[in-house]
Amino acid sequence: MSIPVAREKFRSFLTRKGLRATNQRLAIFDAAFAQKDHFTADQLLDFARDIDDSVSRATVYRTLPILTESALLREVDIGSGEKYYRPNRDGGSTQVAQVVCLDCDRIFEISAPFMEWYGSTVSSKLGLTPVSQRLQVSANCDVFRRTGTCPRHG
Amino acid sequence: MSIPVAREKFRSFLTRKGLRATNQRLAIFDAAFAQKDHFTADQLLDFARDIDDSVSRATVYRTLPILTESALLREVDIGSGEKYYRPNRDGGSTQVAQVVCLDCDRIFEISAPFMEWYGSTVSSKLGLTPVSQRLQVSANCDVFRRTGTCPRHG
DNA sequence: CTGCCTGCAAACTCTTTGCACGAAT
DNA sequence: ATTCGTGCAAAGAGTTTGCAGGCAG
Repeated sequence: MSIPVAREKFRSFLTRKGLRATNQRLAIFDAAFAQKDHFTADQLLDFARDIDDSVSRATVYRTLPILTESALLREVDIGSGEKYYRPNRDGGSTQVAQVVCLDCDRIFEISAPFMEWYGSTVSSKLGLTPVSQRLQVSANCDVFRRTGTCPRHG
Repeated sequence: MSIPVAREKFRSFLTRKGLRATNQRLAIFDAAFAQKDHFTADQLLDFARDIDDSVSRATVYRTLPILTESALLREVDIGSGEKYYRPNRDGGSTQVAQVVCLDCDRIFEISAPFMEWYGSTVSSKLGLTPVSQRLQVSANCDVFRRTGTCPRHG
C-alpha cells in the first residue's frame, strides 16, 4: 500500500468515525508512514514536529489509538516499558512474531503461520475465541557474541 | 515441588549469592507461594504484609528479581501496564502460552511445545540465538458472549 | 457558529532509587 | 562489629487527562 493510498484511508476512516482531519493528525500520520522501522511515541513526536511544529505530545498519544484502530499502524509491545509502532504497509496479517535482539535492540519480524492453528487449539481447549496473538522472541546476536560488534547495529 | 522444599531452595539461593535471609524476604516468598493464581507486585505487598506487616513496597520490588532469577517465580508480562507473577511449582518449562480472557481478566496458561521448534527457525533465519519466548493470546469468553456472565469470573 | 481538538501542565501508574537507620551474619 | 537490607519518600518513565482557547466542518 503506497503512502498516498494509506493517507486517503486515514482520511476516510476519520470521516467515517465523525473525527476531524486536523493538520496535527495528518502530520502524525505522515511522520509515521515515513518510517521504515519501529518507532516509539516519543520519536514519533519528533518526526511529526519536523512536519508541523505545533504537534504536542498529548496529540501524539491521542492519535496513536486512532491509527492502530484503523489498522494503519501496528502496535508492538516488547515489554520494555514503552510501546513501539510500525506502519502496516501490506494487509498486515497477525501471524508475525517479533524477534528482539538483546544486543542491538532491533526488532525483527518473521512469519509464524502456526499461530493461527494454535488459536483454534486455544478455542477448543478453553472455550475462548482468540482476538489477537503475540509471539515475541528475545535473542542474542551470534556475531556480537564472537566479535563484540553487532553487524546490524549501524 | 512442595512449599517447604521451595522455601529451602530460596534460602540456599540467597546463601549462594551472599544475600541475607531476612524476615521480609521470607515473608514475601511465603506470600508468593501461598498463591494459586497470578498476582501483581501490589497484591503481593498486601499478602506479604499479612505475614509480616513491616514489609514495604520497595522491598517487594527488590525481592521480585531475586525470586525470578532463582526460577522460583515466573514473570508474566501481558502488556497491561503492570507485570504478573506466579509460583513455579514444577520444573517450569518455558513452552507455555498465556491466554488472557478479555471478559474476566483471568490469565490461563496452556502448553505450546512448538515454540521450541520455532526458536531454531529464528536462529537459522536471522543468526540470533533465542533466550526466551513469549506467546500471548487475547481472547473472548464464548459463554460470556452468550449469557453476559463469565463462568470463570467468580 | 458549534463543538470537536488542541497545547499545556498537572496527574497518574508502576517501578526504581537515595538516604539514614536497623538487623543478619 | 560490619555490612547488607530496610522503610520512607521522592524521583523516574511513559502515558493520560482537565481545562481554556482554537480551528474544522
